[in-house]
Amino acid sequence: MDKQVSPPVCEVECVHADKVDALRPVVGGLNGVGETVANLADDTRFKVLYALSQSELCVCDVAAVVGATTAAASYHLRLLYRTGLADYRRDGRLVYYRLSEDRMRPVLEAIKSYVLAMQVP
Amino acid sequence: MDKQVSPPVCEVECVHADKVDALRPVVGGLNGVGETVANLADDTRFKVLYALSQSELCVCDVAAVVGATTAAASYHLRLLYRTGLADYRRDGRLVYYRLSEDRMRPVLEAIKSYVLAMQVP
DNA sequence: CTCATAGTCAAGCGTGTGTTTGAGTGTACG
DNA sequence: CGTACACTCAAACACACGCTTGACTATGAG
Repeated sequence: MDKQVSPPVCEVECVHADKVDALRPVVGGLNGVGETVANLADDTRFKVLYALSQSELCVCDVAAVVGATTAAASYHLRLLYRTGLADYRRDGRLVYYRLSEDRMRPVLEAIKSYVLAMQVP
Repeated sequence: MDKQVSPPVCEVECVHADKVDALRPVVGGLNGVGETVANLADDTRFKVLYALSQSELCVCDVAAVVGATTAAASYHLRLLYRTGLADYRRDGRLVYYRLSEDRMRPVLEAIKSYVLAMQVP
């Protein structure tokens, strides 16, 4: 996802050194944010995770909620599990997934609010 | 970004019809969320937009803040402009970009808080 | 005018990604 | 046992993305 390890950096603070110096440490603390956000940067996967944030669900239910095949749902659920955002438990033939990182909830809600707000005007 | 227009859907609400029926309309309102989130799903671009949310900046400053070439910064700024998240004005030789969608601020802050929170433990 | 600077654009490159398909695993039930 | 079901996995495909490079535009200075 992040292509360059050490990109060629413009060493000179070009025009507004004060603003640049103030922002650089703040922005520098955001390393890895792209990878985090990428976990949500797909219609199906965001819907899956949002559904999990509302209720524990088995794979088949997830597929039905988001409108995908079970294979596609399973793919996204496994990916969310590997990235630590979801957890699962087996109960008989069914596998139940749930949101494992509560700190993700405010992010999901903020994005949902934004998307819904943008649909009206 | 969204590959399938009408994926083969499991028409049967598999196991927990009540939960599925409750979630489906909510999740259905999230169409397009992937495209929105994808605008932030890259280290450089998120940093660029976050920097813009803090201050109006020229391209060169943005490049210095995020540690990229001006071409790369310009690429991301143009993309953010085309997707309606940033606006710009020309002042002599400099082009100043700024966040154009204030409703994006809570999203940026939520993501930033999440990333910073995840760095500690 | 000439030159330098700030920024943009387009082509090309590696590389990553979501979905389908079909095979395979694990569990329950008769 | 065998069948049915829920789920997972791996390969393949088609596509999209971020960055670089080098050429180009636009503005300002000498």
